[in-house]
Amino acid sequence: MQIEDLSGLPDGVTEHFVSAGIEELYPPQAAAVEAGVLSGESVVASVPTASGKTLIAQLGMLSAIHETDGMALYIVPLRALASEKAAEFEAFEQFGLDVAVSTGNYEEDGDWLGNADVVVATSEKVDSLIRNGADWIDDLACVVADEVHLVDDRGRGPTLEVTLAKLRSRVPNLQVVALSATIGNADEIADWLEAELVDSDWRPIELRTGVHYGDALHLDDGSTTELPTGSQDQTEALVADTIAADGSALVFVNSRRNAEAAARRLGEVTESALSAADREALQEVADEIRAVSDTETSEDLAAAVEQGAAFHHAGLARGHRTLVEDAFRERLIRAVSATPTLAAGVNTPSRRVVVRDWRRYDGSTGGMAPLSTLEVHQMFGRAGRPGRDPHGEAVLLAKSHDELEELFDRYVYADPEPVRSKLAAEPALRSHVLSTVATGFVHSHEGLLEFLGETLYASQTDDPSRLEAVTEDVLEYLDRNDFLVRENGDLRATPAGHLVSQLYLDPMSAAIIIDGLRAGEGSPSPLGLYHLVSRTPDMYELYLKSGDESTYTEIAYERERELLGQTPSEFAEGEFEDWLSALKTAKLLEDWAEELDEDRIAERYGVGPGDIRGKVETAEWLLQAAERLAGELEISSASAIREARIRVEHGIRADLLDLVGIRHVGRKRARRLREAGFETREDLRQADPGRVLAALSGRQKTTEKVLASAGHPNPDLDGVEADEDTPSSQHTSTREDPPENSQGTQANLGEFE
DNA sequence: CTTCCGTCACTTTAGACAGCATGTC
DNA sequence: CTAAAGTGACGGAAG
Repeated sequence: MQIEDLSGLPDGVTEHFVSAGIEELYPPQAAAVEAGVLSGESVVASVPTASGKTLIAQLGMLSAIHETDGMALYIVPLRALASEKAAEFEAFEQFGLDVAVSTGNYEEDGDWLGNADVVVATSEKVDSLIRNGADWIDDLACVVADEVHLVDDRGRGPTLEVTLAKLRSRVPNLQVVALSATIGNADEIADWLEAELVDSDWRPIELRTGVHYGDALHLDDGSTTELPTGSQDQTEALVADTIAADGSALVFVNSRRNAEAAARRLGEVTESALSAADREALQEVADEIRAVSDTETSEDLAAAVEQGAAFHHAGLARGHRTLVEDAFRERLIRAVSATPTLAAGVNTPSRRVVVRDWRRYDGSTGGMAPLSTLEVHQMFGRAGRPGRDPHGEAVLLAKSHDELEELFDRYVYADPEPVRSKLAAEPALRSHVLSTVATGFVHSHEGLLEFLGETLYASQTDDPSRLEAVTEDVLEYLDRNDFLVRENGDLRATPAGHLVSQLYLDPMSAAIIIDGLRAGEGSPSPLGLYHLVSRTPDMYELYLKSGDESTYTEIAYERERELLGQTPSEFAEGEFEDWLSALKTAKLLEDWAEELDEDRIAERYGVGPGDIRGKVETAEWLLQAAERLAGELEISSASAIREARIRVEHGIRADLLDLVGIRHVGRKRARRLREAGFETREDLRQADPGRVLAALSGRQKTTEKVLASAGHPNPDLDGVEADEDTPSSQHTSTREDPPENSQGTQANLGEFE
């Protein structure tokens, strides 16, 4: 099918695709057109990665906008993918269509979403927008759900599922385009969404899969290629072989530590293939990596990159990840060892994919559990970039003949497991039942069950009583915590319930926060508040290492008065352990708010820079929510919460609170200004510009901006010289260990390891 | 005396969404 | 109920 033959698209679109080199539709795309994507028909496309799914979505969105003058919504599973997709849709702007991105940490500049034609957002953000009454939802003509197989995910799947159900029930005749990896039961998804199914395993570039064992590579087509390991291990041999053929390699491993260790060894393999120009470019990337953070992780990564290799995992800061992804896509970095972050994230095709570890530690089963077939296939899907590689190759590693056979059976020849809804899990339902009632989507028990009947879960189960029973438990929980009132089958959210729904909190988190705030009413300490939000299910737990238990038990007793609520008994195994784990997180946050260096924190808690940023971000969000809850429930801790929040947000001690409120002043500049004797915004307003200039190490532009933001009557620096008596920056910078705490709470931080 | 290598016991274990209001060095 | 790679301490052999 030729792209020029398509109709129902805005003027110029087909020409645009043709000039972008797309003339003929790929078979799955043609099948989607035949199924009716261009005429408003809902479609589920279950096709391999990189086989043109995005175009199917684009055709659906563009034709829907053209025909109905409505809007399109593209739901992505990760924030990082939101910007990637938006960039792909940027070309639509020449057809007069506005594309906007909306995620938790990023909002398109000023233009309110309702004015856009295409909105790209995460499923949580869409859910949140619905909860907060975004009325443009009613103007939707088409919604795209990318990676819809993620409804199977225990944590986040139900959000996607409920969001799709709500959108469909709210907007009549909404066209749904659901994109999925190849899965066993795409037909069930299609039935649920009342959509046509396009199921295909066609790929634009051939994918060969297989297993390496001994000195040979066995492929799925039955062929066997000699690939001796010699003095190298299997991974190194496979990577060296790819690099010799001018390709790139992506190695999936099962832990961060393994990823880092593997990168160190891969560096020895990649280094020999580098040209002088490569070296120079890599050196630049390495410098940028070092500039992102000065932790050990950052240094190790930079060192690997200098040799043409890298590792990739969630302990990396965002900047690290982007740098690695970009350089790998450009094939400047030739080999990357990664945890599954890279399998699900942004597009990073590689000629060869090596799945080194196919088992992963799983606490719930008490040992190593095999990866799911779907997961391994997602990794496989990263192999081969059309136009660059002759074909993609995905390889598992076997250490014995038995393992060779098992891997073929389990992953090479096997179909992925069917996708199953996880909606009946109580934590997911807690949140969604409350929001469904709070937004007025349903008003009664009966209406709620009817709505839940519209979900994938309902369409997959033979036993509706299970969902009803869990719903009952959840309603009881919400009622008991005063988020919701039940009266003769009618359901109504309380003001607190409305707020919890709007703040996007797990109701259990809200309940914990409310209890804690009530127990510590007045002026709770920052540590107390950090501990409180860290106890919440919305905060990911830090792992307790050997020795941590005694360390934090001691701290728990030393600072018991600060912790909000009753410390659980030491004999209540799990509960006490959770308490300690939350305390560990709280201490990390406190250290950050005491201006401890990032690398000291990383070392002390055994985490990477990405983990620190993540914890801080979550704490910031939860404290903001806590402040709103305190206001709603008239608990008098709002100002203490606010202070604790601003301190983690900026990573500052209490004496910088005022300074950091000035635009262009963050943790570092505030500290410099403070060292130079400025304590408040008012001090700066009346300051001698020369002294401010000296404090900011002579940076003219910065100083002018800072003075202007502070409201200085004459921020112009013409003819002003830096004052020589004012301490300059080298005296300041962040400290190794903080001096005594200004609030008098004890802080002998250097003493535990 | 230092360096290198092998052994062995011990330790540790993936990921990442949301609010709100604008901007670090 | 289940594993396995990496790490670091230790000791013996080589330099």
